[in-house]
Amino acid sequence: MTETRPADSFPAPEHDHSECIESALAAAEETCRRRGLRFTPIRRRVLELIWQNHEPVGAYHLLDQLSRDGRRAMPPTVYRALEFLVEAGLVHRLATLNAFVGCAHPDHAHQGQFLICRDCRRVVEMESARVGHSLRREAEALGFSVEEQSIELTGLCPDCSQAH
Amino acid sequence: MTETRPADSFPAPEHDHSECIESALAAAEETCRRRGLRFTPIRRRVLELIWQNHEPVGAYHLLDQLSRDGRRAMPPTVYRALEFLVEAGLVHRLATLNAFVGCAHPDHAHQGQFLICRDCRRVVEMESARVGHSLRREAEALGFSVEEQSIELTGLCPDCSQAH
DNA sequence: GCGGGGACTGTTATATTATACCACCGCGCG
DNA sequence: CGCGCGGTGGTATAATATAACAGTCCCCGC
Repeated sequence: MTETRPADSFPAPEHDHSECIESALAAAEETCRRRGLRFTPIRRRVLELIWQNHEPVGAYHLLDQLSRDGRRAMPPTVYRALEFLVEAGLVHRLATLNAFVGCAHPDHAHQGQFLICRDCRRVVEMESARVGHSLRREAEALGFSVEEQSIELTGLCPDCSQAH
Repeated sequence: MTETRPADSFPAPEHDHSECIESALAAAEETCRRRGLRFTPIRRRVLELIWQNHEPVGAYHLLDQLSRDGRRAMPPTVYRALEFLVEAGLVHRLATLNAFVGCAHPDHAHQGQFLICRDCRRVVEMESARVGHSLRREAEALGFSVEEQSIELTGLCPDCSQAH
């Protein structure tokens, strides 16, 4: 059994978030360049909006913000950008929230496990090899071949847990 | 580490499904009686419709079928019944499909792991203690306290896998 | 240059899923 | 009786997502 990768933990409340945004954009730029994908202004802007914080964002919220840019954006515009970003592994969709969150490890293919705080709504992405392997092994024992996985845990993050 | 419970596997294509329906209804009756919950005609009928097969059903599909009963059902009627059934542990909601499936083990509280065939759409509920524990342990290592979990694997069931 | 094709975006319309809110009813109980 | 509460009926609307088609831009081959 491989070891769990060093997982991110919940970011300190007052960390320098502009750095998160910048590094996410830079990583996206790099990923797209390497893979010959087009990181157009809309896609870039949507990714930037998603990274405004560590909370998941709904498509229509993004739409509002795009409109505030002056752009008269319609739903398909946002959904197309989101589809691209998800395909490219730059963003994850959280099925339990119908919302999107920036990917913490865009450098390699993966489908992580998400910890969602029901209080402050922040999300952290774990990537436990142990969990992934157990699941796959048990599914295969039933003859099932796994293609996609969606694992989302809801609860309280350390900070909110402490604040009761 | 506790052992995985004996998991259900995918039902044979031609099993006697009326038996599934009947046993699900009987178990529901019993569960509600024991816990002082009201298993009203609408709730019973919705559960029966959900058990028509082993595929997840959308709320509006249930609504159509209720209407065909002669009942002029409106969305809140169905959603209220579904809310009750989910709370009572008789039905699970699949977040990745926005759909509902009968619970295979209504006798005890649990949140399982779902295997969803993307071809025939059948669903099987695993209940792996190993996976549950690993997840919880790794989340807690990050200071996160888990309250709900949603684990859904999409892929091919044995039958569809064989049929390529 | 210029024409064809593909990827991206704009726009309209609509589908799908879910909830807010208020009225009514039946029933147990003080 | 009158009250409250859980369940249901019904209207309206919110929130999420996609279909379908037209226009634009740019690369690329000729």
